[in-house]
Amino acid sequence: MHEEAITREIPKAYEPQEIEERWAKSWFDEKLFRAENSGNGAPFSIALPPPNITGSIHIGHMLEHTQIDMLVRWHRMRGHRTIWLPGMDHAGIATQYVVERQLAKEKLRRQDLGREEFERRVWKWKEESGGVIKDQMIRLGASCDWTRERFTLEPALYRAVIEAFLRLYREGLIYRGRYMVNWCPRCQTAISDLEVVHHERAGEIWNIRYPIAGSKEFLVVATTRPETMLGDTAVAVHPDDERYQRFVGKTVMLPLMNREIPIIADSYVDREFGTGVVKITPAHDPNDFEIGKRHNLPQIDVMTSDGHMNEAAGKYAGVERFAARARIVADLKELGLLEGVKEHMHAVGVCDRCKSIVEPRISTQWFMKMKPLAEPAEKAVREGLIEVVPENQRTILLHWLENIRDWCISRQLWWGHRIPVWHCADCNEMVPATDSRVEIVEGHARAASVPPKCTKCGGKKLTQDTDVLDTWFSSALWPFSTLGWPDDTEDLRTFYPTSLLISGYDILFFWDVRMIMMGLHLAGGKEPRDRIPFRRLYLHSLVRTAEGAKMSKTKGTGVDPLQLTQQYGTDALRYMLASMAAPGTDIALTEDRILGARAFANKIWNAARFLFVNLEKVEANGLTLDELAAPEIRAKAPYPVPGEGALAHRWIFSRLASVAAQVNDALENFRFHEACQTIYQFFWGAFCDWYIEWVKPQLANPNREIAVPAWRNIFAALDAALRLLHPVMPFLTEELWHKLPQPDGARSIALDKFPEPRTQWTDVGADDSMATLQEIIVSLRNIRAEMKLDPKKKVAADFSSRGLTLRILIQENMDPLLRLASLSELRISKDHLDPKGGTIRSTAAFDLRIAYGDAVDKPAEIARLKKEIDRLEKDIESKQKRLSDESFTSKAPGHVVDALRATVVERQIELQKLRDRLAELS
RNA sequence: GGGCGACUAGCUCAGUGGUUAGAGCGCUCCCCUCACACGGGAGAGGUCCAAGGUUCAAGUCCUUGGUCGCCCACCA
Repeated sequence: MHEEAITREIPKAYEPQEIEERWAKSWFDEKLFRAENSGNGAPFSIALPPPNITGSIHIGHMLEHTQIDMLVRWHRMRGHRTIWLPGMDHAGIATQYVVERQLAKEKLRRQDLGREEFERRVWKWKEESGGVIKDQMIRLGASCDWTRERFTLEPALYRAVIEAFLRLYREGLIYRGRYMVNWCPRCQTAISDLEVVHHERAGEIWNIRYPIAGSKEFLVVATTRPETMLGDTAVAVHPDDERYQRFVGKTVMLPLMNREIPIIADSYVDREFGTGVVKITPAHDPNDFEIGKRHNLPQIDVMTSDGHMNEAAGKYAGVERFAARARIVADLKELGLLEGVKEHMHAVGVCDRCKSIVEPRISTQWFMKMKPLAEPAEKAVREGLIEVVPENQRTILLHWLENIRDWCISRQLWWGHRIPVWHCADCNEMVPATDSRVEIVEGHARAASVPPKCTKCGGKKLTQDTDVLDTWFSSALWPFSTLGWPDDTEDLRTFYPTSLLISGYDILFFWDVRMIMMGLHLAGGKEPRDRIPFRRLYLHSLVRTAEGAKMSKTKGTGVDPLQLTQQYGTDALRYMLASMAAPGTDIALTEDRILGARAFANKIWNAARFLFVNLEKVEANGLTLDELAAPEIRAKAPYPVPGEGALAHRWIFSRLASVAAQVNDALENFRFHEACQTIYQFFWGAFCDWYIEWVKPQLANPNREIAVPAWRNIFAALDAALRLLHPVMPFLTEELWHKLPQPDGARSIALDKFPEPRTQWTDVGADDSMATLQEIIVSLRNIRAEMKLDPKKKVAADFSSRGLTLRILIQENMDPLLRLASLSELRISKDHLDPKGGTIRSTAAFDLRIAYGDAVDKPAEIARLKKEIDRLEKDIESKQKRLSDESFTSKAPGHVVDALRATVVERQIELQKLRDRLAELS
C-alpha cells in the first residue's frame, strides 16, 4: 500500500519534460549563475559565441552549448569564479536579408520603407527572434549569467565599436579607397573575401576573335564571362611569347563596341592556358584591375549595382548580366567572331548569404590593414600564448594569418554599426567623430560626438558616411566589449583575458582569428599574455545529417533540438552530443545514439528510485533519511560494514576516485566523449550492475549494524555519482539531488562540489579482489549458460585454488557469490577437480566446475576444449618466439618483457589444465 | 592548384607505439527475479582501405596509391 504511494511519487520511467521546465525556470529566476567579479576562486571566463538573431537555436548550437556548459559547470563546481557571458549578434547582412525576404512577401523592398522605417522593422524582428533564442538556451540548460546578457548593437557595444574604429582610423590602419571588391548584386553591398563561397560549376569558355586594327589578322581570346568584354581596355600576351611578340604595341578593334584597344605584354599571362591571349577588363576582374594599374589602362564599368548592363555597355544597356551574356555570344556568332565554345569546370563565387553570383566591382570602400594586426597574432599563437585544440587547426590558423589580405569592412547595408565618419560637402575631407560616445534616439544608439565643422576647411556641411561596418567587426571585439571595454571595469579586470573560446571551426577565420588580432591590438594590459582575448581555443566538430551532409534549414535537413528534447529529454540529447564529440571529427546525427542516451537517463533515475523506494521499508524501522544521507554523514563514507565484509563498498569508492580523476583529465583536454564514456561505465557498469546488486541484502538486513553503514555508503556513492554526472546531465541530477537531504539554504547541485579524486579512497586491494570475484561470477554464469541450466535453478559448484588468500576471499564473500551466480553451494578446495561429469573453467589461478545434471554433452565440451587449446598454443608460440628474439629482450623496456614472460607462464598453466582435462575426457 | 580529415564489428563511432583491438545500437540464446523490458544474464561478429617502409614491437609513426568528405585559392 505504502509502496504504491511511493511508486506514484517516483515514476517508474524518467519523465524529463516537467522536471526540465521547472528547473530551467528556477535557475533563471534565481539568477543562479550570476558571476561575482570579486571573491574567492580563480576566475574562469568564457564568452558565448553570440548566436545570430536571424533564427533559432539549431542542433549545432546545442552541441556547442553543451560542450561549453559542461566545462562551465565543471569549473563552477570546482570552486572557480565562473562566468559564461551570453548574448546575441545583430548579424548585419544575414538579418537584413531575412527581413528583406519578409518584406518581399508584402511585395515591398527596403527602399520603399526608407532607412529609418526599415531599421525599425529589423529591431522588431530582433526583439522576437532574440527572445526565442534566449528562451531556448534557458530551456536547454545553458548556465549563462543572464544578468550580463549583451547584444552587439546595444549602446555600450556600439560605443566599443566606435572607439575601436576611431583608434584604428587614427593609426592609419583603417583607410578608405577605390578598389576592386566582391559585390553582391542582390544585397547591393560589398562583401569580404570570406563571404564569397566558391562552387565548382560546369560552365563554358568562349574563344572570341579580336580583329587586329588595320589588318586581316586577329587574336583569339578565351573568356568565361563574355559580357565583361564590353569593358575591355586591352588584350595582353606574355612578353616572351614568340607567337605574339610582333603584335605588342599594336591595337585590336574590340568587337561589338568598335573601340580600339592596345595589345600589351604582361608576365601575368600564362602562355600555356587557352590561346595565350587574355582580354583585360580592369573594372570587372581583380587580376585585370592590377594589370590595368600597371599599364595605366582606363577602367570601364559596364554594369549597374544590381547586375544589369549600364550605359557604357552601349546597346546592351539595361539588360540583365546573364541575358546580356547570351545576346553577346549570339551577336558574336552572327559576326563570325566566335571561334569556339567549350565545356569548362570552374569555381563560381557566390554570396554566402543569398547565393547570388558575386560580381567583382570597383567601388569606394573602407578597408582595414591586416598585416600589422596579423603579425602579433601569429606570434602569440606561435609562442603558445593561445593554445589551439585540435593541434592541426593551429597550422591552418597560422597559414591564414601569413597570407592575410586587407579586409573590406564597409557594407552598403542599413542594419549595422554606421561608420563614425562625416564627409565635408565643401572639400570632401573625412572627419571622424570626436570621441566614441553614443546617444540614444528612439531607443537606438548612434554616434553622439558629431564633429562640429570640417577640420580642414571649417565647412559646416557635414554628412555622415552611409555605410555600416561588417558585422564581424563588432564580433571581433566581443570578448572585451561585453566586459565593459573601453572603460576599465571590474569585470574586465577580473575576467579578461577570457579563459577559453569554444567555437566551430567554420568560423575560425571570420571570428576567432579577428578576435585575436583585435584583442591584442586594443584590449588588456601591457604584455601580450594580458591582451589576448582567450588563453585556449577549442574548435569543436560540426553536426551533420546521418548522410554526412551539412545541416541546412533551406534543404529541410536541419534538426530542431527543442523537438528532440520534447521527445527524448534535454539531458539525453546533451549526453548524446557530448558522447560523440571526439575532437577533430564531425558528428553524424542518428536516432540510435539518442535512444541509448535516453536509456542511460532512465537508468540513473531508476537507480535512485531503488534507493528511495526501499528506504520506505527502512524508515519503518525508525531510521530517517537524514540519519543515512545527511551531507555530513555522506562526507565520511565509506563506512565499514561489519560481518558481511565491506569489499564492495571499498571498491565503489576506489572506483569513484579513479573515475573522478579520469573525468577531470578528459574535460581538461576537451575529450568530452571520454568523460561521458567513463561516467557511463562507472554508473551503469559498476554502480548499478555490481555495487547495487552486491549490497542489496545488506540494505535489507534487519541488523542495523550492517544496514546503516551500507545505506550510508550507497547514498554517499549516489550523491557523488550525481555530482559527477551533473555537468552533462544537469536537470536529472538536480532533481535527484534535491531528493537527498541537503544543508539549509542549499540551492543547487550546480553550486555543490565536483567529486575530487580522493587518494584515500584508492584501494588497490579492493580493486583486485573485486576483479577476481567478478571474473569468477562471470565464469560461473558462462558455464551455466553453456550448459543451458534453468536460470531459476540453483546448482552446486566447485572452486579450487592453491592460493590460500584466494580461498579466503571466496569464503569471505560467499553470500554475494552464491547469489550473483545462482548457486546453492560453492565447495572450496585446493585439490584437482574431476573433469568427468562436469564443465570446468580455468585460469592460471583457479578452477571452477559445475557438475552435469542428467544430460551430458561430452562431445560439445571436447570440441570447446580443442578449440581453446588450439588458440592457446598459437598464442604461446608467438609469444615465445618474441621472447627468444635477442633484439626484443635487449631493446624493449624491462616491464614489457617481464609482463610477457609472466603471461606465457600463466597461459602454459592454463594450457596444461586444458590438455589434462581433454585427456581425461576422451 | 594547395591544405586538412576520414576509411576499425552489420550500423554509428572510440582507440594518447607495448599482453588476446573496444563501446553503443543491431543480431543469437535465455530471463517480465520485488529500481529499471528505456531492464537483467550469456554469446556470435574484425586479414583495423591497399602496398611498401621505420621499429625489438605498428590499427597507432613515415612514404606512395585508392575511395569519400571538407576547407582554402584571382588562372582567363
